[in-house]
Amino acid sequence: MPATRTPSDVDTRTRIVTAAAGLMQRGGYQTMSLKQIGAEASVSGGSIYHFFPGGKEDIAVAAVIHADEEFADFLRSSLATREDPADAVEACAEHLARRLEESDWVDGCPLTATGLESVGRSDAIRSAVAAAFEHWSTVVADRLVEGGLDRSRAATLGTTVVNSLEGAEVAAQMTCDAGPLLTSGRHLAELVRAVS
Amino acid sequence: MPATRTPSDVDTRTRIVTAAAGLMQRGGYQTMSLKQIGAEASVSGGSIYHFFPGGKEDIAVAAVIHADEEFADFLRSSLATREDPADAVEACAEHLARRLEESDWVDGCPLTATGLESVGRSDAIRSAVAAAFEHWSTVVADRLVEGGLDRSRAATLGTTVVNSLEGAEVAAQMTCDAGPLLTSGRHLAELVRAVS
DNA sequence: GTCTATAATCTGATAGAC
DNA sequence: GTCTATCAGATTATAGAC
Repeated sequence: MPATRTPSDVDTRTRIVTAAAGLMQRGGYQTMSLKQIGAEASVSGGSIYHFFPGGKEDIAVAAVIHADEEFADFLRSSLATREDPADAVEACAEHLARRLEESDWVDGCPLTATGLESVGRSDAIRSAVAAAFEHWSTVVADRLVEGGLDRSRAATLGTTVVNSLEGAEVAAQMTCDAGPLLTSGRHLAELVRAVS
Repeated sequence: MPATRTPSDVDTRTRIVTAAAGLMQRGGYQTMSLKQIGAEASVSGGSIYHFFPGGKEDIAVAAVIHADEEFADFLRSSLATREDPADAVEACAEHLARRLEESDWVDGCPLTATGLESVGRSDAIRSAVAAAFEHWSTVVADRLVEGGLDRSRAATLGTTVVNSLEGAEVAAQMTCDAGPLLTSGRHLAELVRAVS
């Protein structure tokens, strides 16, 4: 996703949400300012409050929901590139690594920083992030069941796959190196292949 | 680690650093203000700049280095509670889960949020966080070698263990549930037990 | 719906007395 | 070394014209 502004032919509310999601991806909630959102969405300051009377927190919740659905789509399509479920998980890690490197290591998970910043400050944001993580876990779990795995094994593996890729992506961003993600992908594939 | 202020019988610089590390743990870099640091460390505003002429960024780098060493100690002692390397990794996840729950899900990794916020903004902070992650990975890898694993296998497993626990801890904080950490611990133990 | 103007507050940082 | 006082700028949010 290049750093272009949101096109102006989509409705104002959507432009605000996508701009906020992008800014949260590059630095989290506190780093993002309403001024920046207005600039990237081509919406002047006060207008933002017409769509989001709850202010910045409201925008963040909407942006989290937006990012949730967007990444779920990415997950589904990425997991569909290979037939074998273990290969699919490994391919997913590779796609994540490629996407991250192409953005110069800045476009990681749009939710991690925001979620951590919201702990003890905004239950609305925190629980929206929690819902997204759980959603992604079920997307992976469903794909594993489809690939022949036992449902309960698939459920726990789903959360581990999502959380491990999450952590590995952070490490990749810190070191500007795809290594952690690729290594994680291989290890997760190992786990999916294991019988128990 | 309870939310008490730093005792005043340690030197001023150390009080500033530990206060900053604690604040970064609960909300990251941008959420932390110099005013808060001064209050928690019982140091009035201007004095902070006597020890950290580089300002907030300088303090953050020192706090990252402090948290690096502190968590490395935790890792070493936690990994020493079991003889079998796989059991040691699983115990480590359990200790992490207990510590997190005891803090009401707020005292997670002191570096994740700060690291993500620093991407594209402060190379000094970002590379300090990267060094900490790599340090922790070698601590785990050394313990795995000590437990009989092949050195190259131990090296890659070390990064996966650290990054997976990292991601699982974030998920645990979001859901206020130890589940993700415990599940991750079991899966990582499985990986350590696997031959290849 | 969208805009400009502005209020009220907080921010990081500096200067200078002691 | 530590303090108080203060600067200049940014922040979220609101009011009201169009």
